[in-house]
Amino acid sequence: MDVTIYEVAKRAGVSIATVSRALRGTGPVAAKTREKVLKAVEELNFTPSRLGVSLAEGRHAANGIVFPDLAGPYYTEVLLGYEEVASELGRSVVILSTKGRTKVNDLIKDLAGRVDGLLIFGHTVPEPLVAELVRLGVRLVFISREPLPGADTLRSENTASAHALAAHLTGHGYERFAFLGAPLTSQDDVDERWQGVRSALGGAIEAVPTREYTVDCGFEAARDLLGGRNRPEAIVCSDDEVALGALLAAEQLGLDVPGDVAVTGWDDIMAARHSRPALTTVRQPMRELGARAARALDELITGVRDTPRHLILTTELVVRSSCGHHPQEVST
Amino acid sequence: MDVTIYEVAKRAGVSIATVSRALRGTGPVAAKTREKVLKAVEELNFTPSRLGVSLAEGRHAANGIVFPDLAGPYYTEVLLGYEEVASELGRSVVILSTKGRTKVNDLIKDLAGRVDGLLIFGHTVPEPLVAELVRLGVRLVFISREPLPGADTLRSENTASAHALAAHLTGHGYERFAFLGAPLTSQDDVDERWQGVRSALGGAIEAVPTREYTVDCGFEAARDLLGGRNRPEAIVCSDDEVALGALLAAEQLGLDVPGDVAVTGWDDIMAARHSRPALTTVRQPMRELGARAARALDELITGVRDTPRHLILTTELVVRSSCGHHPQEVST
DNA sequence: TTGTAAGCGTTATCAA
DNA sequence: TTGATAACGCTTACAA
Repeated sequence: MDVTIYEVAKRAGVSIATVSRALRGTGPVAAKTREKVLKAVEELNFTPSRLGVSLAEGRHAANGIVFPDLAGPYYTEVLLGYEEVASELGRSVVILSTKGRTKVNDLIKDLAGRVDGLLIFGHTVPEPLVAELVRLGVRLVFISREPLPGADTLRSENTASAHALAAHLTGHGYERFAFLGAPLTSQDDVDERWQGVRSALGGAIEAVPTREYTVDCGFEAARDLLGGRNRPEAIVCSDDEVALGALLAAEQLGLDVPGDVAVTGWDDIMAARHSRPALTTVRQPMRELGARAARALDELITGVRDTPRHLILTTELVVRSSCGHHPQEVST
Repeated sequence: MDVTIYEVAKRAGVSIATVSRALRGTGPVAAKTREKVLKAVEELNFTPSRLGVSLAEGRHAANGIVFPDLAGPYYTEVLLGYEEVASELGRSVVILSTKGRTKVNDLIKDLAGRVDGLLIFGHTVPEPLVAELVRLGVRLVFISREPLPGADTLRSENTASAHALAAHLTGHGYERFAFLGAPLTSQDDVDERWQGVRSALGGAIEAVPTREYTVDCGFEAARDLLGGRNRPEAIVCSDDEVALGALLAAEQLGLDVPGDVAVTGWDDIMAARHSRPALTTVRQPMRELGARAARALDELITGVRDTPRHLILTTELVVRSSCGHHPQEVST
C-alpha cells in the first residue's frame, strides 16, 4: 500500500485528524465531511498503514504461536482453533517453528516483538527465556506444561484418562504391558500419561522410550520390542502417531493386533479412525485448546483479567478395536 | 519490550544515532563508544522495537500465507516448508485461514498490510482482489493455480501423472472408472488431474463430485456410489483424503479393496501409507512447494528478480496395494 | 466540528 | 567519529 493519510486529507480538503476520525468513528465528524473523506478514500484506495496504526496505538493486533514442529495433526489442530478465534478477535497469527533451528532464543524474542502475546507449547522455550519473557511482561499462554507464575496454562486431563485406559486393558485380561514413547522430559502431557498408567498398573508395565513422538520412531522402537524375547501383551503408546508406528511394526512382524498384541494411542487424530485395526485412544480436544488459548490471551492483553489461570480440559476414552475384542462392536 | 533507544543513548552518554549505528554496524563507531553502547544495551536489556524498525526501514521482514483451511496434511506440509525457508531468510510468517470467514477481502487486505509478500493457495482469494493486489504492487506467489501476469505461480505436475495412473489401472484390466472428488472449480490441481485421467480413459470414467475434499465427504459420496447399481471397478480420487473416505465406505459396505473395487489417491500424505490397504497414489513434493514459494517471494521482494516465473514440480506414481494385486509386492 | 501538533521508536541524511 | 533532525504513517489530546 502506498497512499497515505495525508493524500486523502488533501484530496478531501480536510486535516489528517479528521480523516482518522471519520475512518475510525472516534470523534465527531459532520456528515458532509465524512462523505468527502470516504469519497477520497475510495478514489485513492486508501488503507491505513498497519505499521503506523500499530505504532500509534501501541499494539500489534497480532498473536504469536511457538511450536516444535507442525508435522502431525496435533499441532495443526490446535493452531486451527487458535487462528480461528484470534481472527474473530481481530488479531493476526504469527507462527514460529523451533525444530532444527539454531538461535531459537533470538527467533522467539523477535517474535515477541511482533505480537501482543504468545502461545507456547510445552517446553518449547528454554526456561530462562520463559522467565525473562514473564519479567518483561509479555502475555503468555502455555499449552501442555505444568503451571508457572505469570502465565496462563492450558492442558488436557491425563491422569484419570490413563487410569480409565489401564482399567479397560486390565479388563481385557492383559497382565504384561509396555509404555511406548516413554517421556523424555518430565512435566509434560506424556509424562502425566506415563505416571497415570504406571500408578494404575504397578510393576506390570515397562517404559520404552522413543527418540521422538513420531510414526517412524514408534515403528523402530516397537519392532525391537515386539521382536524381543519378552513381548508384552499390550502396548500403551504416548500418542497416536507412535501407536500407528507400532501397528506398522506388528504387521511387518506378522503379528495380529489385537490378537497377538494390543495397542492403544492418545489424542484421537484423524488417522486413528482409519488405521486397521482402528485405534483405541484417548481423545483430547485439540481444537478447543487452541481456541481457549486465543481467548485467554485476549483477556490477558486487553486487561480484562490480570491473574493467571490454569485450566484443564476433559478427555474421553475412545474404545475401538486395537485393544482387544469386544462383545458388541463399538464404533465411532 | 519497553526500553527505547533514547534510554540506551542517555545511559551510554551518546546520541540515538550512534546507538543505532553501533547496533547495526551501519556506520563508523569508535571502539570505546561501541563498548559503552553495548554495555548500556546489555544492562537495559534493550531490543529495538520491531514497529520502529519496520516503519523506518519500510519493510516488515514478514511473509503472509493464505490457505482455505489447515485441516489435512497437504496445507500443513506446504506451510512447514514455507516457514522453514522464510525463517532462514529472516522473515516471520503470518497465517490466514479463509474457510468459514466472512469479510475475507478485509482480512486479506489487512494481512497484505502486515507483510512484504503473500503466498496464496489456488483460488482462495477472489479474482478481483487478486487483480487489485497485483495493481498495488504486492509481491505474490500462488501455489496450485494457472499462471497469471504479475505473480509467480508454482504447482505440481498433474497431467502426466494422471496418464501414468490411468495406464497403471488399465494394466490391471479395469474398464469402468469413477473420478471421486470431481473438480468444482476449474483451473486448479484437481481439475488438471480430472482432465488428465479423463483424456486417458475416455468415456469409461464418470465424474462424481464431493462437497469438499475431505475424508467425510469422500466417505459419503463413495457410499452412494458403491451402493448404487452401477459400481465402478476402480475409483480414482481427487486426493488422499477423499480416497481414505472411499476406503471407509467400501469397508462399511463389506466390499474388499482392491478385490471388489480399486481405489487410488493423490498427494501421498502420511495416512496413505498407514491405511489398509495402503493407498496407491501420486506423490507431490508438498514441503518443497512451500520452500520454493518462500524463496521465490524473497527474490521478488528483494528485487533480485522482477519478472514473474511459473514453475512446475515433478510428481511420482506410488504403487501400493489399493489399486489391485501385483505380482511381486511393492512397498514404500 | 475541525485543525494543530505531539507522540509512537526507529533509520539515515547531513553537518559539524 | 558523532549529533541534530527529518522522515516513516498513524492516533489523539488540546485548542480553536
